[in-house]
Amino acid sequence: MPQSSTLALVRETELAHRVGEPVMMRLLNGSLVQILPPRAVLFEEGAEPEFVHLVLSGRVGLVASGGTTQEAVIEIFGAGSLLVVPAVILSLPYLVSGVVLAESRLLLIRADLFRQILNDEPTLARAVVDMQAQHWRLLIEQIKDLKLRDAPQRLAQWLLRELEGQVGDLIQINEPKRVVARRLGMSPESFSRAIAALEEGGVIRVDRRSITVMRRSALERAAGLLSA
Amino acid sequence: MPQSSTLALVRETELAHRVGEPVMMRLLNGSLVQILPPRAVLFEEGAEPEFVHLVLSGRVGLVASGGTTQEAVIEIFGAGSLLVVPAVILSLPYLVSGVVLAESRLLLIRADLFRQILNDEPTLARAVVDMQAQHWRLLIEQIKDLKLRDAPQRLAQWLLRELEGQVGDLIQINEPKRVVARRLGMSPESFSRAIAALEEGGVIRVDRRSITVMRRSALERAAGLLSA
DNA sequence: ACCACTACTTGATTTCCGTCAACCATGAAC
DNA sequence: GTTCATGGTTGACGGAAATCAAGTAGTGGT
Repeated sequence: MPQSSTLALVRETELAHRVGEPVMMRLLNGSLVQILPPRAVLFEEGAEPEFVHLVLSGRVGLVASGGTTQEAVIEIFGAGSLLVVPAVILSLPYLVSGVVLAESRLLLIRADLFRQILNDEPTLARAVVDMQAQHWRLLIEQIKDLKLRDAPQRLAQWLLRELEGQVGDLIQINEPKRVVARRLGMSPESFSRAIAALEEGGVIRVDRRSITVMRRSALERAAGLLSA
Repeated sequence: MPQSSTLALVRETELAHRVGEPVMMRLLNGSLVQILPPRAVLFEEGAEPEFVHLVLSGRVGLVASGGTTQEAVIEIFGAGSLLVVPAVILSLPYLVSGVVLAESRLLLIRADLFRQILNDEPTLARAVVDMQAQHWRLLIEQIKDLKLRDAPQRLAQWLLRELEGQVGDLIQINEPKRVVARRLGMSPESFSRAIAALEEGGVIRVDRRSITVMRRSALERAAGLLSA
């Protein structure tokens, strides 16, 4: 059974809220907690799934290593995210690797335990449906970006999405820029140039790892949202 | 209540097998059946979701229309597929449009009805989890393709996947090639050239809408799977 | 038969972006 | 301080693929 500090984090997750205390206790029972530094590998592409991973704090990247090219960053998930559920419930090899980006606390739920509770606790199934639905939409948006927007547009789009659910106009870049670049499907150099172009146009103002959006409408135009 | 010919199709679906007769009856009750020709639009990007769509026969494409560029084909789904569940359960606008590619028979399940049954029939939630998990993996594979393989590699990869769960070495192209091209994230011209290159190399043999894979290992090499 | 229409192919050109390389900035180790 | 490492930017170049533009099949209509 985890420490109380971990329990507090667990209770804050969307999953815990949705399934309720008793089911969450079943999930915790027999699970393990890990605290891992950046670059730690949680699971590896092609391996048989052993755990469902619940991110309690920090950030984890889903990464795919392509033959010739560099690594691709599929998506970045923060606290509350439930990872690799599909691989676990279908008992199929992971399609991606999980890499810690910022020091993270993780709850590892054994695959067979997860499958079992999924089958006999309807609230878990119901919660998973909703959480997977949100992830599905993330991926659809990303495919749309990749298929019909060029690199500068993808950057603008990303900035706008980062602003959503934000208070001001300030965006903090949490990961190394090269990681964000790969998440957006471009090289670090292209990312750098696209940022520079927006700054040049007075659309954003950059300072270290933080970006201030000066003219949101211009950003929307750059994202290809406004036809003009 | 649908006709018996439709009922037969319904009973063959993965969904029906998973949820069982009683729940399927609840889903059918108040739902409607449509038979639509190619180019019919089932639902439109940006609209509020009204139905979950179960494909009984035919094929439906998820399509996104980008500002300047052409349309992007996100994915193509055939009989048995359950579409736009995420939009319905989250009550958020569709991210893509649904377009009939080959004459299709569809079961349209009212959104509120679906949400209600999802909440009080655990077997539906459980079935949806599995079906969404399969779709999730499709999208992940596609993002990997887009981010770390070039156009010819994506074609080779796609041919290999079409072969999976197939008997021989023959692949039928069901949609117009331009649709397949957009699904693979390339222009029809690039698709045509990539096909020609494979035929040139003796890897495949093309006749109208059918492709015979002559040397599967060469195809795997072209897909970038074998390092050599 | 002819025409019109669409799907596809092939070729020429241009654009984008990834790679290579050099350079700059920051920070840690000593 | 000097050095080294890491991450980021900037410039030059090349290659992949989109676009533009003709041309070729098929297909259906009359």
